[in-house]
Amino acid sequence: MRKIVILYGIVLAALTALLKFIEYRYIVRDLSLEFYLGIVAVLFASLGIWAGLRLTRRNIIITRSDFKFNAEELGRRGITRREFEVLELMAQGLSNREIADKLFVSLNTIKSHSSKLYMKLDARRRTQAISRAKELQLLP
Amino acid sequence: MRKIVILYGIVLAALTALLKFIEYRYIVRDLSLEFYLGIVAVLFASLGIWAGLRLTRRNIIITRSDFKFNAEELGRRGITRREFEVLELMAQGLSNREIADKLFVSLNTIKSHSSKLYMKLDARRRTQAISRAKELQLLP
DNA sequence: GGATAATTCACCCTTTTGGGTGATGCGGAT
DNA sequence: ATCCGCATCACCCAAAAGGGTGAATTATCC
Repeated sequence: MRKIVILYGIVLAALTALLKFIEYRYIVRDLSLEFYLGIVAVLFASLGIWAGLRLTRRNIIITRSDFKFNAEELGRRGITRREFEVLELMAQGLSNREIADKLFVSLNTIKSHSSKLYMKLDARRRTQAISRAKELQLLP
Repeated sequence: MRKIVILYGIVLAALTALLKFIEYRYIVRDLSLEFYLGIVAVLFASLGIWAGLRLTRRNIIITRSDFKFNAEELGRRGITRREFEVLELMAQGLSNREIADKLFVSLNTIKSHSSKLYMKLDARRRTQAISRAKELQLLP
């Protein structure tokens, strides 16, 4: 986040310098205020969108009428984003191999995630982890 | 998305007008270029971040009424009483060994049941069988 | 009573999962 | 500047699950 702010500052400074340069170099003093504002607006809006996308990292919430996602439980158990992703795919009936292919990582990575998941969910098997997750309102 | 673009345009216009107004109303002509740029930058960066957040927040609402056991599907697929019993225990996260002990039969028997279950549910894994059974309203 | 379906079990072999340990690189936080 | 958490991956080994075939005992239905 700090990096993003710094980046903003640098871009702002660079842009200002660039505009000043153009202004004095070519003696084009009739560049309107709207022109500057437009450029800056577009630039920073783009940057903002980019930053927004970066900050959120896909929060796809699947809601069902009778299902209320329990985010606190997730935090309490220290289940990470990636682990939860794996959990969701496991619940859909995918094998570790399939999950690995879907997430573009190795089989070992998925095994690592699932092992940690079992510990955090007090489960010894994937089916147990899934039913546990449902009990805890982590999955519909 | 189109709405957002239009909103941007409106905000940009409003902002420009506001600045012009300030400029002429209070005759504060020494407002520097940097000042304008800074305001616009901050505003549009915020807007961009907000838009970014908007765009990513996808709420997939799957409305599903409460569980209504689908007995016909059971019959259609030719799933027997015992097989269904095994299916229920599998969904609860029990291992084949545990199911066998619970039903006082051998491990091989459970494996036999589960194999037939997978065929009847078009599944290749127990997790897949469980999620399939839920889809077919055979399990809550 | 005989056909049919369900339940039970065995054996063999392959694939998948799970457990443990350790290592690396990245990014955030103090 | 450094430490910690997260994500990544490897290797080994053991347990569990799955696939195929075959077969013996019950139920159950006409």
